[in-house]
Amino acid sequence: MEYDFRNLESKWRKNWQDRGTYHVKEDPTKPKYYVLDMFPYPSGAGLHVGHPLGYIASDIYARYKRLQGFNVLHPMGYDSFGLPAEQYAIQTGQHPAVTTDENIARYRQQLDQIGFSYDWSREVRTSSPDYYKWTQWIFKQLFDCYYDLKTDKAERISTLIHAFEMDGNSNIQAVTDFEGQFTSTEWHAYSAQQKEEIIQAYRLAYLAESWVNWCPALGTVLANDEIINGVSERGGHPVEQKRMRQWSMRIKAYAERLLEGLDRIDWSDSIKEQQRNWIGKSQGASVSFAIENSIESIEVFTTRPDTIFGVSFMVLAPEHPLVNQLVSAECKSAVEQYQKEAGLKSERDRQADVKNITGQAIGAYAIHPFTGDRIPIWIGDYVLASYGTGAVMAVPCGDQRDYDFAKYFGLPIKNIFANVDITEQAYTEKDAQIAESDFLNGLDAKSAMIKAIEAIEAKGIGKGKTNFRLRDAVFSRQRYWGEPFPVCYQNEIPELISDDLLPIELPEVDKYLPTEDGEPPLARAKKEAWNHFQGERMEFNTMPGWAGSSWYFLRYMDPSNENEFVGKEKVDYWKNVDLYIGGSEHATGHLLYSRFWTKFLYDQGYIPFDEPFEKLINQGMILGKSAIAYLDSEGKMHSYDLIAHDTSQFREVRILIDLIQDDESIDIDALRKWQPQFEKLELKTNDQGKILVKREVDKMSKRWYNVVTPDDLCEKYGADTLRMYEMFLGPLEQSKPWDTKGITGVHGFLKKYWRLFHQNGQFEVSDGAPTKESMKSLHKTIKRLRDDLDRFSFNTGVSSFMICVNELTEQKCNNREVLTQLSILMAPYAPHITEEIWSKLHGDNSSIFDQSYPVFDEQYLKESDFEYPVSFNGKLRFKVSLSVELTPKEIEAQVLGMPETQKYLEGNTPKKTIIVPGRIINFVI
RNA sequence: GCGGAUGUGGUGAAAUUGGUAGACACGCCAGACUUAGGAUCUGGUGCCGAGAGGUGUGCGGGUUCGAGUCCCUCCAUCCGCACCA
Repeated sequence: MEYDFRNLESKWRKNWQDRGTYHVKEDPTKPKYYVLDMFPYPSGAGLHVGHPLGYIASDIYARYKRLQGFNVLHPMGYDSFGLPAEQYAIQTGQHPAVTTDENIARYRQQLDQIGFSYDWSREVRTSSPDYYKWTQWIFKQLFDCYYDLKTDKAERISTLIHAFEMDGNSNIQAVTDFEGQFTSTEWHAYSAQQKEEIIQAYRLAYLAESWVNWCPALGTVLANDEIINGVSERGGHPVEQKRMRQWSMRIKAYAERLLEGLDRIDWSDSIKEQQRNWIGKSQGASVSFAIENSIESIEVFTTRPDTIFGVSFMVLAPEHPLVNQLVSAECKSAVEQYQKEAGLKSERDRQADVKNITGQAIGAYAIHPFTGDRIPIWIGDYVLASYGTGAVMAVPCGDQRDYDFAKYFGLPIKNIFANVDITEQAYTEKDAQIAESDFLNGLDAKSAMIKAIEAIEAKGIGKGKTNFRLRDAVFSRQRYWGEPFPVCYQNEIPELISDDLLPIELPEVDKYLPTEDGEPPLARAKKEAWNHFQGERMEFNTMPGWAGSSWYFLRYMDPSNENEFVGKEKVDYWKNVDLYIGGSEHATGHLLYSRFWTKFLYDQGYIPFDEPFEKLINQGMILGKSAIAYLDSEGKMHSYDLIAHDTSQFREVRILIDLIQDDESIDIDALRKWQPQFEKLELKTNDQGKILVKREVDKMSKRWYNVVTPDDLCEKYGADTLRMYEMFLGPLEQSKPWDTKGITGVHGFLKKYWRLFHQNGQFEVSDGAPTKESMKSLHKTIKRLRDDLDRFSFNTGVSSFMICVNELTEQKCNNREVLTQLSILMAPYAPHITEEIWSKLHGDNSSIFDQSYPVFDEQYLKESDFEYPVSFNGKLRFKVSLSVELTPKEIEAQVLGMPETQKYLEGNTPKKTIIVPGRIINFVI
């Protein structure tokens, strides 16, 4: 009986489905464990071998936890709103929902063949109205809340309005963009529009005119995390700054808590650091500088208030609102010229142009608050309008950029550090004594900072302040395939649509393009195409991709609840995700937004935890190995080894990697059939008559022809082999190129494992007592595997199995007891083959997944006997894989008694004995 | 520039608190069986050396009886952020 993985795997997959093996229910008698994968966007290209990597790891862990007696929630779904389906719709007219359904069907089929233990009855799709109903509902809650700094959490807008009605805004401490003051009387006198305008400045989901990243090619705005190096993440199109009225999320309100929460969760340092950088907290002070001959003042933010006596000029961003007011007549044209040039530069050019120092004096002067000195005011594009106050107090001796600026324009550089040389560059360390600074003289940076802030506050010109780099996230997109907002407009005031009318479904449109007037595609929908049309008009924007993915992990707990986004008893039972696996590319997007929403829902009492993902593992990317062939100007293909030293005269073409043999040469016949352009291809072959190619590691992608799909591998080797091989490749978190060659090793291992149970083609196991040797192999494996899984080292786990099976094969062990235990150990890794073997061992009525995970017995791990002297070199060193129960004294006595030892000691008495229990013993003579 | 990570055979990689470096697997070499094999099995395989032996975890130092592991300097590669005041 051969290892017939094809029949066996499909048989068990069907069995699991029929029996509902992976359905889970809340069960208060068992501890819960929640294992989650980042759900995929179902793209048209289907899965390649990289996608399931994390899914396999999480599946193994979920099964392991289940065997350990946990009630494991392990669901899967689809992040099914997104650009590609919409782009396809624009080209073909096919409704994105149709494309999406087709893609999901394909994904499901591909996922199913790998044998995951997902509870598919809990599937969610962000594009399904049953689901986005609750995305809309959460949006409504955000719209209806503000962040109160006294209670340090989100509170209802009604509370705020009540306070306004009683006392105006004088007693309010909240996160807001509103800067004025009003009394209760004034509040009552405001028009509805004016009131709403003020409230918008407090709402957590708000509408505001702001600078946004506009991507003309995609026809939509983008959030900061959707832009990489100044171009759009999707498609790589240029992005420009544009002032638009858009929905935003006041994520800034949660900056401090998002930072603090990182200390409580088990994520990699690199992701935590990325989030910390993104939030970008810096502490310092804001200081107002009075302006000569003007009632205006300039507020700056500085992290170095201790260097305030080193200020020798100020720099404003070219867009700073005061520039045009303050500019002197003689500087006006130069300033305008400079502003124009700065405005022309895209964000990207400005970043690329870091080395060029540019700037322009505006002919106005500020007054130093302590010395009364006149400080020239400049504009320069190294100061960003969007950070801090858009203005800096320049301290050239303590900041390199200020220093370079001062040198370039010949501005004064005042040294306020004792015994520090600043003739070449600024001194940016904080360990020098402050000098030339009046009341700060002689202090170190830290105490100077405190004293400076005290002085600034005493003078009433500023205060200690914390600044964040994190900016509010733009929440609207001018696209069709996203969640519609549950918002309509009446007199241009946004109004929420009531809960009982949700979901607001996506209306049908004739085209998926913006209208001729530049309105988003939803503006094309006729009034009757909306399932609920309210007010004068509906909101035409849709929500961004991250809306649905910010809370999906909650919906799995209660996926078909029609009355709540998640039932209270369900979320109280399952709580947050214990293990979350997914790529690190979401570090500052999804992973930050879901933390934000979770904290908000926690504040409002809907869920009992404020961090969504307890432990996070970022699986590495699986890369493809492209095959590159070289064509000369006549279109003749040359073998790579003939031209390797100079490829400049050749054109590179990427060849489908399925046509590559032995990792390096092209199957010529197959190549001719592959594409018409190669049908009559002329060749310059090497000595062996081959055409070699260059291999290069790229992202796995259809356009590089380097995709390896799980389908072919499952067909050829089976799902269990694929699962174990993907784990065997190396540490989960590392990126690595895919190489199919090694898969035969894992496949051979499974065959070997199968053979343990079969003699002469018949299933045959022995029932006697196992040998001590076999028990030792088994228990060593149990121990190793527990350790491997507890530290998420899936690759060493596979090796442990290989070692065990090699040993048992050598021992000719086919003992039922040993093999039963081994099978349970292997079940999470290779569920199909182990289930088949289980049914042979114990009948069809019991499932291997209902067993409990083996526990190792210390007695089998003990070794005995001293082995041999290792070296002699002034000291004598022994390996003594020794009994655990011996005391160090006993070990010493035994070793000293050995004739070998005496020979080396030559009658000396050791001066010192060093014993490493269970390992090595050294004598120093 | 700042921050994070990683450097171990021909390759992917092990080495759990410092304790026989290279487990396990691929590849390669030799052999067995076979009409054949991209099947199976056996043995070998870090490097130098015929051998004994020497040497070896990016470089150079240090701590230690003992360092891939800990500390310092440097180098290389990858990732993230980047004029953030």
